[in-house]
Amino acid sequence: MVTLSEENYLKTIYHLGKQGTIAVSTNAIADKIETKASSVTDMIKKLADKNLANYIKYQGVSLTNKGRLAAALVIRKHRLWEVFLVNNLNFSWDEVHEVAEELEHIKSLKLVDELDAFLEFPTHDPHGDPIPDKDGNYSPIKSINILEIEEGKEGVLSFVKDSSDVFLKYLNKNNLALGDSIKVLNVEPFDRSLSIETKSKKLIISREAAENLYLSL
Amino acid sequence: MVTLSEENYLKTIYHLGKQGTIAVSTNAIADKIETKASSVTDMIKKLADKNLANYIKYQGVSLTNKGRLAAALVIRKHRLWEVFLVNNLNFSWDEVHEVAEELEHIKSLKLVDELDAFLEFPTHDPHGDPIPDKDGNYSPIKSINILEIEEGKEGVLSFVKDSSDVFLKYLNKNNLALGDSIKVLNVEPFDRSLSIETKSKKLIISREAAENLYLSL
DNA sequence: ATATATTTTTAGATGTGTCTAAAAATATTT
DNA sequence: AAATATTTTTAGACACATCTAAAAATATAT
Repeated sequence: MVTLSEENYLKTIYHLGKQGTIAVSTNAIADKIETKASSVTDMIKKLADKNLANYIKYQGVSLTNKGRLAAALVIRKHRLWEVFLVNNLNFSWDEVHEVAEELEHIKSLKLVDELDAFLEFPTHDPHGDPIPDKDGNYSPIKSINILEIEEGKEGVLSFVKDSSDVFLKYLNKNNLALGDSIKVLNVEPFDRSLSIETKSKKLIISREAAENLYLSL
Repeated sequence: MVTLSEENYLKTIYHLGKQGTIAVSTNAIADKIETKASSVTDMIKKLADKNLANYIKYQGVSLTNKGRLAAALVIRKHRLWEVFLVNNLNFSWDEVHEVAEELEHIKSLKLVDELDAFLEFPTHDPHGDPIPDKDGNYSPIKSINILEIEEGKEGVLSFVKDSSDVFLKYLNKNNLALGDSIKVLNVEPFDRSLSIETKSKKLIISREAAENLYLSL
């Protein structure tokens, strides 16, 4: 059994380990979790005992396959709950983190998978971060809001924040679909409306619409 | 701050205290929580220190107003989550308890109230137990499935398990609505179909329909 | 009402996760 | 390469929630 605290360490090591293949340092974990280095050492030993982490004294930690899968599951749950909170419970994207930090520790596997289905298998959370599947795999691409993309650059539409009927119909009407390549031509400073170009045509979209469109570069 | 363990004790004392006004005994709590009497004594003292319970040595415990409200909130969360699991995530009524035991401890008040709204303010959980409101109040009546009611008795329709469109339309078509007085005339042993009588007329409903109808007596 | 049984509390111990302070190992500077 | 600084680990302590075993209080039986 993996405890709540262990799950938080796994998640943190997973995130810190993403950039670079080097083992994660004790202090880096302590900073992220806001605890003391000595506490980290204690916990790392427990994770190693449970075959969730590889640990060599004074050399830092990395996750085993088992640890990586456990971490990915926590992240999967966190991001799925974030989608639920924003899409169904009127939370704004900046309110969800704290609540998701609690919800991510609920154990039931059936719950995760049914939630995934209920949300219609989202690929990204409301911050544009990708959601791991059951096996811990996901497209390593963080999608970013189209308003934050430089003029002249293009990306692939990979996620829409608002999945309401009206918005999906709007996309349809304008011939925009997930997977489409979109080039950002110009942002109008006055109202932040956006002119964009797809394979088939150019069009102008409002700031409201743009806020819901996420591209991966 | 109320800890997870404290919340479980509050909930248990609340439930045990419902029947009768006498204080709840240490052993009764120990049995329910499946722990030892000595552990209960320890915890009761903590609850009393936090003004959540009234405690006199060797005389048992009762909840303060503060404790009662805290307990009702936990029960409110538990039952709302049960409704969500059954109505939206394809859980059956006998699978939900364990998961709800975890979900009931998630702290965010916004979460509870938004969930309540999302579920359209249900009054009863999938087992027919009433759901407390924000202030801890609820109709003290447990509603029971119409199939479990004795022939000849009547009750008031207070809860429908299936709130899908088709079922609600079915109710409409048959002139059945929440609040209606319904008398159970007869259960057909062959297919467990039910003949019932309302103010306006008699009708026969199938077992499938009956399974979704809960009356309070 | 005294003896016996039951319930409840106290005292002291254990495991988890954290902490401080000091020691050990590693990294950096000169 | 020796001295200094930084990082990491160890040792010992603490809070929380639990436990066992024994003592104290209450309840029941004769």
